[in-house]
Amino acid sequence: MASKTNSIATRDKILCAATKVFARYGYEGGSIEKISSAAKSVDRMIYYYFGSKEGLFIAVLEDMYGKMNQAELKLTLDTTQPVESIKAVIRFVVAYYKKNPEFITLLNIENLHRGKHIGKSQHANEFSSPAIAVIDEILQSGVRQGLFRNDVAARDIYLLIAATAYFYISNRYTLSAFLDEDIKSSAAVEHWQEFIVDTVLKTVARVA
Amino acid sequence: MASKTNSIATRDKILCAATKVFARYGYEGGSIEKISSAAKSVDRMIYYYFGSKEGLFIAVLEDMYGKMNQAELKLTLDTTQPVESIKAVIRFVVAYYKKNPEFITLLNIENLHRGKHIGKSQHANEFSSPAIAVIDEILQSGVRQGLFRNDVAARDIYLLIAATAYFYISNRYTLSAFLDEDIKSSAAVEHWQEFIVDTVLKTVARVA
DNA sequence: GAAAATATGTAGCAATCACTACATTTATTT
DNA sequence: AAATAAATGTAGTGATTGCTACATATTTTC
Repeated sequence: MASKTNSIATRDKILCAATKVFARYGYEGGSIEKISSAAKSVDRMIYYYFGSKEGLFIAVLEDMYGKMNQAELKLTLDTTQPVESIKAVIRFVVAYYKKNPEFITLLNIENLHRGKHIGKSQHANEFSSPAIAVIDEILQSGVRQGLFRNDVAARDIYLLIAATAYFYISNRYTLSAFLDEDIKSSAAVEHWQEFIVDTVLKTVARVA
Repeated sequence: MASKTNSIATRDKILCAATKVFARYGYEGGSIEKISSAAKSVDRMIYYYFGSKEGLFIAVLEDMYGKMNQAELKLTLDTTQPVESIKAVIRFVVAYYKKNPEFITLLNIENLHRGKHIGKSQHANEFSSPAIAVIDEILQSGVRQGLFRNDVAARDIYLLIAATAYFYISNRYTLSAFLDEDIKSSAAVEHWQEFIVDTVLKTVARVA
């Protein structure tokens, strides 16, 4: 039963299981045994396909970035409508983080390890997302139409959007305890999203 | 040599070492042996003072929140100057996060564990910071003076400041790789801080 | 259909893990 | 100074860790 299709399925099953287990238990907490059994495979196969635990984790990070970039590419924007475009970008980021909290958790784990693993990736150069370039295009369009100020960097707007969307999901457990309110309800998320939209638009708006 | 003063010193030494080791290696990665040797003590003493590894971690979290609240209390503001007060709050938060990256890392670790440990703390109610109340006071002062709009929640402004300051430190390793620039330089941090100031002030400003 | 390559299963190793039993030393109380 | 309590030191436990040696099964190549 070791057909080529099945073997690829095994690799994928391990990668998928590893993503969930690492995100759930961290790098040290995500044991090989937890991953292999979650993938309905055996320890041996992880070393066969990924060489080591670290190799598997790096593959998970690469896969994660790849999926993120892939999702970004599907976002089509009409940059002649800069305000709507900015709103669409924000909604995309919020929705993506909400739908893929593992993305955020894995980034936190990697930052806990001071970027040690991502630095060993040979595909690290592919990680930089096209998002900043997209935002730059939107901002330029807004400036041309006299809607946006011309002294704000796309990089800063990107960080502003990422930070606000990220933080809300990343810190949802300690925030819930801290604020003593339900952070995760659709209404709460939607309120936060609209607050981000408001803040970003006010930041890029041309000063009267 | 087991004097009372020395024994307190031992407890403190362990707590201090645990903060660093947990922040450096995570909860699972921060082994009892690493902590006890970093504290120049022995495993036995951790169980003597904190009962278990989890008890120690909870004590670390409580200590961390306590120190944060303590630092906040030292921040004196003249709320009759709402713009300057908001700036002071932002500068305080950025400076505190920059100076205490362990605070951020430990929060990330706790969120990775879904708030499991903080939920077991008996002092969890003391965690909610007075920061939101302070911001509320500033906002009200600004509204009274006709400088700020009256439809923005202090909680949202608090989250905006925390998110932007937090994210920049929390994700500094993956961001460095992602943006391919030096995130940590004083100039870069200062630029980001002034961007936060600009964004927050634009968000709270009264619409003309 | 033999040979080679790919894929999988089994069993176990050495190291590390959190934790504890037990003894001993030091400080405080009476 | 005797009794009690607080603090520390030693040596180990069983369980789990990442990983590997070795054998076997399946698929592909020639």
